[in-house]
Amino acid sequence: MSEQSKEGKNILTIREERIEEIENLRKQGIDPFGSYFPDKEPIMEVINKFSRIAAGEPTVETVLIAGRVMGLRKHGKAVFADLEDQTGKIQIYVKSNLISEESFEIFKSVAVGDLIGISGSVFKTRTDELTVLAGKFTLLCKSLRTLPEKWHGLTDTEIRYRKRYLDLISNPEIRELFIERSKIIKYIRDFLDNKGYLEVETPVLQPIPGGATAVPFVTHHLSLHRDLYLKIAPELYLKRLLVGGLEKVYELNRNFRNEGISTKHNPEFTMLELYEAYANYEVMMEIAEDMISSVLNKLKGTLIIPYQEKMLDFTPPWKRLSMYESIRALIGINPEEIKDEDVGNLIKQYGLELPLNASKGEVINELFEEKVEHTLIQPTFITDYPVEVSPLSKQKPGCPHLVERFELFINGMELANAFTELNDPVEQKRRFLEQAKGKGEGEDMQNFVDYDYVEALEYGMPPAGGMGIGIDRLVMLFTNRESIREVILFPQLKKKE
RNA sequence: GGGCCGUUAGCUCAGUCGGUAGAGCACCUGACUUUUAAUCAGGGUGUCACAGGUUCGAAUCCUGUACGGCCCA
Repeated sequence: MSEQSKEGKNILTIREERIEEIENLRKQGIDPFGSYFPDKEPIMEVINKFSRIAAGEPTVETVLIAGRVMGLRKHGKAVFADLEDQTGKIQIYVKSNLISEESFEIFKSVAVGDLIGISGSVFKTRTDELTVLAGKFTLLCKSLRTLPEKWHGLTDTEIRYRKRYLDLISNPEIRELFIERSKIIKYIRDFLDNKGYLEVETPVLQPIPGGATAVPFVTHHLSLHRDLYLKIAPELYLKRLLVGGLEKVYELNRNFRNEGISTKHNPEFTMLELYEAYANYEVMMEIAEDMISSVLNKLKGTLIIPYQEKMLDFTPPWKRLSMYESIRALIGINPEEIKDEDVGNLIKQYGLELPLNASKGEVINELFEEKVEHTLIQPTFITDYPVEVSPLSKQKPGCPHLVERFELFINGMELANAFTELNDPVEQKRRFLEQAKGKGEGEDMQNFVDYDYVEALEYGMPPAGGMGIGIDRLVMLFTNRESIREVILFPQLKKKE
């Protein structure tokens, strides 16, 4: 084969060469793909245990480690390699006179990317690097493909997302990021569990997609002969549980919205929703502040973190501002003074994307979203929303056009949405019908009115506070990432080819 | 949906004026028993994203498409 190579003919690709090599190993009775390899120690533990040994003589004690070969430095009858597992990386040293000759011959075929197991003693090299001196090695998996380059790593964003496993192998900080994501979710669960909340699961397949204004994914159930919709929000089911007497519930799960994809939107995203009977939106504000700051503190040991060019300060209490105040302060318009006949002019003047017959509340909300939202960098609660844009919230006593609701904004991005839950079934039904009418599509939207939910309310739902928090966005903030795709292991991408 | 930018070897990237494709890493062969981006000698493995067009000749110029990135809606 080498003869042919020299002539530049029948040259094998790396992959073909490796397949041949694997066959050769099999012929020698060696399993190139290993098997059960119990009792391995995490490399980080080995490092911690032996980091202080003196240079020179190897330890009497031996260690057993396994992982992926990330570097190879061959020196004839000896080989240095870097072995990496999930916890860390350590150098190994294989000397031909310390293992059997045939074993060393096999080791010489090990390539970067292969998975191997090593047992041996530990020593420090001349340059003071902690090294495992191989006494025995086991082939656990031959790799057919070459890993991304060791120095520059993998930087092509598209390949990073499509082949996340390569991203995880070659970019340690990405591995760390997803470990942090997992911790964030765990800490949130711990927080709520400690407060006596019950974690529950509600249907992903729903006959009526409710609890949010969003386009649902449609799917079809064959034996039920009907279309079903993927959950856009768990809200209406969780509140049925309040009716049922479960007083503190939460769901931490995936929602699906059939809308545009952007750096802040993935079609499936992770959302926390929690509900507490006999509470209200002010209680939810306390929980948001307490939960988010304590999770951050547990994760990073600080409440002030860098985000892009800025510093974000999560030290409670966070700023609280009513929506009206924020508009007054930033645009100089007093929302109290807007009259119904001003609506058309405001829409034109500010170029709002609303029909000219929009309601006053919708205009105020749109003004806020267009002009104020992006200026809210430090954690800020915006309170008291117009009732027209809040179909599931309870009105403020004495202010029927406003509801007891807040949204939390950080870095100009909506992070949480919470309100005192509307538990008046008659008013709830009226708002559903109002909303269905507003959508214009008439019939279709009528079918999305959840009468079953209204019926549940008719049995009596305790007054309650409820809140939703976008987990992906929280992870973006905590891990200093600008795109939601960076914090989702397998983000949605278009089909290639 | 619109605008701009990108797509060349497994990875990271060069590629001049349009003249027929290159480097480093990886990989293969050989040397080498404390190296660490090991070193030394030799070897280039490619549908230049895809499809058309212009041209004697296209990675390069033009048009369209796909995918990705950024910005806007």
